[in-house]
Amino acid sequence: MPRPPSAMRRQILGSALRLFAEHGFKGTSLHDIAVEARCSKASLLYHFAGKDAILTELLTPPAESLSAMVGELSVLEGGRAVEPAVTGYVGLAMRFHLEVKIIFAELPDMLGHPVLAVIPRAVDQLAAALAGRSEEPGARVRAQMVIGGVAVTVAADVDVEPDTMRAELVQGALRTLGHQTG
Amino acid sequence: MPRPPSAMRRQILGSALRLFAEHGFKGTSLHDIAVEARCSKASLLYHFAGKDAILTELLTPPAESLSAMVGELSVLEGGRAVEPAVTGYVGLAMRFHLEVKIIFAELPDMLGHPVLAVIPRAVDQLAAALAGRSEEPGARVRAQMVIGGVAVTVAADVDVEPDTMRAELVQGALRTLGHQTG
DNA sequence: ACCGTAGCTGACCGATCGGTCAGGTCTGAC
DNA sequence: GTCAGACCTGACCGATCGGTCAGCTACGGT
Repeated sequence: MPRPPSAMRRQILGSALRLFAEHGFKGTSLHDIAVEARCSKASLLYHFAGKDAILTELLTPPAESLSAMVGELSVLEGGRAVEPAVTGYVGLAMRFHLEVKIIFAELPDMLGHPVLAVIPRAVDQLAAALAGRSEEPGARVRAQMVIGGVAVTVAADVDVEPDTMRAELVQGALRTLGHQTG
Repeated sequence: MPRPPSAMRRQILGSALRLFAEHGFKGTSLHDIAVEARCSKASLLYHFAGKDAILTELLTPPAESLSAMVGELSVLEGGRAVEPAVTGYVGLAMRFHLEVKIIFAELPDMLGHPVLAVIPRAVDQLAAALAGRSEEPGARVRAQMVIGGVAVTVAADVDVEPDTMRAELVQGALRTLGHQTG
């Protein structure tokens, strides 16, 4: 649906991503974005149907990547899905760390947006994979701990080398789950 | 500083806590709180100096509890602080789970409030205790994972018995940290 | 009976929000 | 030269925000 990208359009998206991640969606006004992107507020609304449309376009790539990943996970049987789920989720979270920050800060009531509505369902499926498809309460709690722990750690500005961060996140998550590395 | 409590005052605080946790601070208007508390918007501002004052009064108890806890932790030497830090943090997070939700969703830029400004510093000290006072990057990442994982799990509405939840959070956190239970 | 005051309210205010609109500017095709 | 359309803007709009204010009611002390 998006038009062929222009320079201004890309600049608006970049400014909005930074501001949404720093101050939240509701905490960022169209005026703020316009100032950061060095254009007028009216120009924003020439390129995008509205504030929601900007958010939707920003969160569509991570949402689709997440959905695709849980799709691949779904063909794996119980325990075999745990390690790919961990490495896949850590990778996505690091790649889209600013988007993760937006999602975890503002998701509570911004369902209703069609694109964002799929995120909670995908996260549920991810949690199921992390729990090794177990319904046991402890497994579900541990899976939730991994999802939250990775997201918060990636969103925080911890001053650590990306490679170190990724390795520690994966190992920490596997230990949290009590998963024996084969 | 607060006046002697009245029934209306307590009802306003309860309504605000629920609404802030569900829709966020910026996502909740004084009108919303007034409707939920069955009073007028002007009555809110008779009991409280402003919207910020309501938030401050809600978050003061958890902030003070957290500061007190990290104070007690500070007298313990390195490794001995880890287990008390975990059990203490899990206990606080479960007791103030709605406040935790508010803090993690809206803290980014609401520093400036004097009461809230102490929270990030206390969290940093908590992270240091969880990391066993180690400066090693991996230890810091793991500590951050525990802080985020516990907070997000407690804030999510996972349908699990509180006792199970607490035990799993403590065990999961200790496993994440790679801490050998003695 | 009188009064002070705590509790509460409807009406109103300026600021800011997201969004609209008519019109200006620039550029490439013909 | 001129026309079409993409790009951009200042001015403006209604709605909603947090907050103010004058005044009403109810009640305990004297």
